[in-house]
Amino acid sequence: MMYVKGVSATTLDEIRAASGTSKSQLYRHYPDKDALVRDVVALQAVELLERQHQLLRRLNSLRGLERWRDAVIEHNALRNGAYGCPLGSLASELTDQDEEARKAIARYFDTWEGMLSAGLVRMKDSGVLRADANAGELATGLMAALQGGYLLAQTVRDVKPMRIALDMAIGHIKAYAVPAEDGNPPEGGTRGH
Amino acid sequence: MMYVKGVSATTLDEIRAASGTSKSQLYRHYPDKDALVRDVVALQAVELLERQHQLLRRLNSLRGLERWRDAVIEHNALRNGAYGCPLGSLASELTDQDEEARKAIARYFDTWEGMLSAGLVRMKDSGVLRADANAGELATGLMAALQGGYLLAQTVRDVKPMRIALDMAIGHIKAYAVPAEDGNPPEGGTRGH
DNA sequence: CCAAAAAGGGACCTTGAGGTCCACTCTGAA
DNA sequence: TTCAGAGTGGACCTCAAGGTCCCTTTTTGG
Repeated sequence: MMYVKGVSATTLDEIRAASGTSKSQLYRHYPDKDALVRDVVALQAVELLERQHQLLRRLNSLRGLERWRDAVIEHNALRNGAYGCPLGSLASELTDQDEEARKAIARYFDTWEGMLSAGLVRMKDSGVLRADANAGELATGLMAALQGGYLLAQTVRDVKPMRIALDMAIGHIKAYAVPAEDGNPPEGGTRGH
Repeated sequence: MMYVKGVSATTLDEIRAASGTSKSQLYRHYPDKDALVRDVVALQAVELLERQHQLLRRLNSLRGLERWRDAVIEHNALRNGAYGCPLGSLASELTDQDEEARKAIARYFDTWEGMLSAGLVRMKDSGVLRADANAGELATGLMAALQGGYLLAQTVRDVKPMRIALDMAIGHIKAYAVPAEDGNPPEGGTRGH
């Protein structure tokens, strides 16, 4: 509900009704609404990161990156882009409101970006990407394109800008691709292993 | 105040105090808070688009694009990325809250993107970019990178991700640059003028 | 089986935010 | 000079949202 309607627009009474519990239960577990919100963010983040981990765990090819893009876009297309990113929309509402929440969200973004970065590193190791490709920066660019795409898609109620943004980011990564050789790419680096 | 603290966190009493007027004045001009909010969005957007227009009006080179990037980044660096984009942060709070506001913001984004796109078209016309460059899509990519960069910078309280994102988008545009010839590039299209 | 403690329900309180209203002031035309 | 009407200030109202409290039910352990 907080993701869909916004945090401040979601009342404790609605939460109580939706969860089928009572006020005393809420306050047994959380000192106040802010604490509950932080836990909601944590839960949302864990679910998101878990899903992303499934998608990115074995990422080590450009095809895999495109499959990831398709999965993310398809997921967002279901709602015509409404609500935006499960983490990003909460981020933008909370960052200038609750410093503790901001730091937590920054960490979640960091681990998410780390998954992308790890995949890109594997692509470097297996010779798909050139050695001079900066995996960290490419991952940041990918994340920014994703988040920007989410926001634009959300306002236009159409996934198209998100697709364009992700294609741009992936195209940028492809610029670091090692040109295709005959046969298989080299099996890892032979030196410095 | 709405941009800094969020719309729902800004009360009419604070607005009244800050503007040095009274409640009756607010309600003389606006039927309710929502209407006032929409006008705030319009004002914010007009100011932003005016500034952007100054920066983008004569854009017709890659150097110009980089100057635009530097200006935007420098402006955001002043606050260490806090508050995000003047339009984007309002967008993400209002889009799933007020359909009328959402449509308005979508239009503002569209005109903004149009300014970028127009600059890219000029770059195509003057031979800086190849004819097969899709100005509209490149502009969308640029906007997404910008907005995503704003969001990431906002959560990390550091402009760095924004810089990386914009560099990525500009790098993507440079991929459509016509390789430098000796002397000046062709002066506009000779046909279809 | 019983008492103590934990879990639970929901009425109630308090605060503050949006919104209303009315008495007063200022301006301008007859 | 006066009176109509717009402009203005700010007290006040209403209601809903966060937060408290107390009584009841369930669980646990001796």
